[in-house]
Formats: sequence, C-alpha cells, structure tokens
Amino acid sequence: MRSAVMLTRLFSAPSVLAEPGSCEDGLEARGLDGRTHSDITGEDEEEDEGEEEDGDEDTEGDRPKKRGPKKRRMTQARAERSKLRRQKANSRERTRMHDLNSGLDNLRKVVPCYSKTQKLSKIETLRLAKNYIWALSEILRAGKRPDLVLYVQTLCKGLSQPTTNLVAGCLQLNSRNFLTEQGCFSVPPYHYPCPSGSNAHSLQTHGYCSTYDPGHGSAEYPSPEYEGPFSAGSSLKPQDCGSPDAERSCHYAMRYSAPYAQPAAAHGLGFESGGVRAGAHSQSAMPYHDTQLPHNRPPAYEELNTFFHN
DNA sequence: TAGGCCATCTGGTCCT
DNA sequence: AGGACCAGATGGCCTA
Repeated sequence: MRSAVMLTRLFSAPSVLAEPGSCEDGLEARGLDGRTHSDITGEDEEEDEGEEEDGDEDTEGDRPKKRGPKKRRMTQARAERSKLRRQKANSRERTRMHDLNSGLDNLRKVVPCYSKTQKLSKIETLRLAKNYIWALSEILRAGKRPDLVLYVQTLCKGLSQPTTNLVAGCLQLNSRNFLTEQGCFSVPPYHYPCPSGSNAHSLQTHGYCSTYDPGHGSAEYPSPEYEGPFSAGSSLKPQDCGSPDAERSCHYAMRYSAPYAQPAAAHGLGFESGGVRAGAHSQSAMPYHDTQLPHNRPPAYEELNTFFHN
C-alpha cells in the first residue's frame, strides 16, 4: 500500500529535492515539493484562505471527473502555512532522529565492544545488543560460568566479519583463533544439533557460514534467533583486532568481558574454555590504557559481577 | 566505481 | 489540528 503510494508520488510529483545537507532550514533551501510548487506558481494569489475550490479539475479535457474531496486551491497564505508546517515537522523529525541516534550511542557504550574510533553501525549495534542480551540471559539461566568462545560466538552471530573481529579483539580473543579465513568459526568443535536433530554440526561448518541455521541452538546454549544474512560489507575496517591499532580502539566497555580480559587474579574469574586460553592474547593484563568502563552500568552488572566472583 | 552507511526531507498514518 | 512515528527517496561520504 505504502509502496503504491510512494510510486504514485514518484511518478506524479516531480521531485525538486535540494541537497539534504541544508539541515538548518530545510525547506528554505529545498523549496516546496513539486506539486505544491506548481500549484502555487500556476495560479493567481488569493487571500481568502482557500475556501474557493478548484473547479477546473473536474472538467479538464476528456479526463473523467476526479472523485473524492475536491482539492483546495493553494493560496499564497496556505502555501506559507504549509511551508511553515513542513519546516516544523522537519525540525521535529531531525530532533527525533538525533534522539534516536543518541540512544544508539548509549547502546554502543554498553554493548561488549565500544570504540570511539571505530563506531559500530546502527544495525550492527542492534544485532550485537540483541546477542549480548541473549548471552547474558543464558548465563543467568545456566547459572554457571560459560565457555568464552561460545560466548563470543553467541555475541557475534549475524554480525559482519569486521564487527566480529572487533568483538573478538575487545574480548582479548585473537579472532584468527576462532574464525577461519573464510569467516567460519573454527574452534572449539562445539556441536549444534541440526534442525532435524539427527546429526550434530559443528560451528566449523555452520557457525558463521551461510549454511548455518542459528535458529537452532543446543539445549545447553541455544542460539539467538537468526535475523537473516548479515551485511556483506561494512564501513568498518576489516582489521584484525589483534593489531595494535585495533587494540587501541577497543574499549573495555563491557561488563562481562572486562573481568576476563584482566588477570584472573584480579577478579577471580576463569572461563570454562578448552582451547581458548591458548588462543587468547598473551597480553591479557589490560593492554589498553584508554580502557573505560561505563559509569552507568546496568543493574544486572553488579549481579553478574557478584556471580563471577563466587 | 560500486556498495554500505548515514542524515535529511517528505508524505502518509495514527493518535491525542 | 498538530505531533509522533514510519518508510521511501535522495544525495553525500567513505571504503574496498
């Protein structure tokens, strides 16, 4: 329905969009839309607030009469009011989108990987947040320390490879150790039951590959729902987070990863991970000097922290 | 240069 | 009537 409307608009009203960059006074730069503009310019000025109806439309040429409410003539005054309304609406819409973006910025700060220099895209932020919530829920549900690699894999489901690398780097995992060059999880040989339940499939073949069906997790660690293929590309640099640049860009904004990233002695936390520790960075003792924990931790943080300290 | 991401404008729809 | 929300369109910027 909306598409039809948009198509109609496309073909009926010539777009006179000016450059969108002129955000200060929108319509002043852009002018009115084509239809309104033509209406304005094609008629004489009237000041009687548009009470007069446009009777020409009904009898124009051989075309059938138009149904519905007759279109009011666009007077100069009405055009001005319409223009003002549009400006106000544009301003509100900008404000609304700015609010939305600031909310997304806040979300970026509380998801596992926060980098001021390498900002996650909106969609990646939402995906990562969803995976994060899922992972934390599973931790609470299971009531035991999770496998780090499994945890990271859950976080990275559906994320682009650059984001996956970023998350891995932020979690002190060398992404090369859990992703193959093809972008598939390589360790550990964690087995997800196949949809039919007859065979088990390791992440080696299904984890990050297109054939993986994350909608079917294991009973121990079910997977978040799959949202469809992740974006093929990203503006993020596909750099390995093991690189110094990436490391500098990664902040420990994560309440879950930070305890692991820091020496276990400091937090008394160890993950149940088979080969992960070998794959983890050797410099796991806070290599980032600009590491920051968010000031406003979610309420669940303290509970989780307590949990991992017991 | 293509593709992804983003900001903005815009008109429609719903709600108060 | 006006505001909030939504989605399509558009153009700019950036990167591979």
